[in-house]
Amino acid sequence: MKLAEAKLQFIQSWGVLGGQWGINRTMAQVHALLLVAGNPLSTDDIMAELSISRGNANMNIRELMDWKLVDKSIVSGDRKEYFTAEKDIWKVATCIMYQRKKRELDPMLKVLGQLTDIEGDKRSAEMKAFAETIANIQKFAGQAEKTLDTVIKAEENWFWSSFMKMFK
Amino acid sequence: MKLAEAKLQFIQSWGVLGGQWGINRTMAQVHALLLVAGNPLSTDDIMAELSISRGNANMNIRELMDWKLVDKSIVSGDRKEYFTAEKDIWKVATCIMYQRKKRELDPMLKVLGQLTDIEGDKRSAEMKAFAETIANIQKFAGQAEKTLDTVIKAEENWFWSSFMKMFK
DNA sequence: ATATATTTTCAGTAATTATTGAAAATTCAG
DNA sequence: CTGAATTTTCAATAATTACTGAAAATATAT
Repeated sequence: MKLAEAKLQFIQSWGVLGGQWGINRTMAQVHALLLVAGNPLSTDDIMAELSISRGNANMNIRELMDWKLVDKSIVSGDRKEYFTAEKDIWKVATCIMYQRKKRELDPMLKVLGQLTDIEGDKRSAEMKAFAETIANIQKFAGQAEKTLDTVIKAEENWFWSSFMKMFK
Repeated sequence: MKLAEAKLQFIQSWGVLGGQWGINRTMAQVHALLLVAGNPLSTDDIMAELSISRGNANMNIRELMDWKLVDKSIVSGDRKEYFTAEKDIWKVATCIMYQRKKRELDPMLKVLGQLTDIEGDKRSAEMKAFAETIANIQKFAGQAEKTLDTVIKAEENWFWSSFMKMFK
């Protein structure tokens, strides 16, 4: 297989996967393109490779930068902006998990926190089902959060750091 | 706060969260509704609570059953079908992770497996960037899969089982 | 068997989300 | 400063995804 063909297939699959996980397909494709690029790419490169408009390219690059998955990269002697992606997939994964937690899970948990004090007979089946489900989710989320923090901080911690090296 | 109001807010938030993670918002709402219901609900109950059509309700209930998140439940003396949701959030989470892996990650990894043999100079920057990224993702996915299997099988294993009880 | 209740399907439509492209804003070299 | 290069914005439009409602299929009681 030719490299160009392989890249295309990778970009395509990464795009599909992104779509399934609630990420704009094009954003995932831009990310994929930068992941497999040997050198920084400009907006024009990205437009050309993915056949997308300037506006679309720009928006998705900005968003990838918000997610800390893509960085600007200066190419001397050129006024254009160039971009690179973080290529350590472990870092990519922890970054995405951390951000999705912050952006999406935390707001949900905040709402749950407001649903704990309900009027009425605490012993009715309806009441119990509700209270138990909410408490359950909160407990689960708390543990998941601890685990995520441990994983994210693993590299700053001598014990986990060495343990994680086996894992990575 | 009244129970009905709290339920509504929960259903709403769960729906938003689902949407952000690539799950049909209505499907997430049906799931939420069943999660906090004190008793099994019929299609008509779900239609009424969420103000959705019969077709929509039916489709989403079927899909939730495909995901093993919802089960039929027989109410004696009634011809209608009734539905309940798995309420142990730990089980819900492992179920979703397992199924998303199977449905979405595995196909991606299958594609990656086909992209390892590329024509051309193995030492070019482009080539190296590509090969390394692919290998990286595969390695990461392999470890993630092992971890997921461990977690899923935890309850069938005496050691993990007792360990997990602290966690749940 | 027939009537009736219930579930499923799916073509048409509505709602949402993504994309374009060109104008406006910004940046930067001379 | 000036003007060309570049980036950003956003209204219009396209593409995708979700929903409805009624007809068809299925199941159940008598």
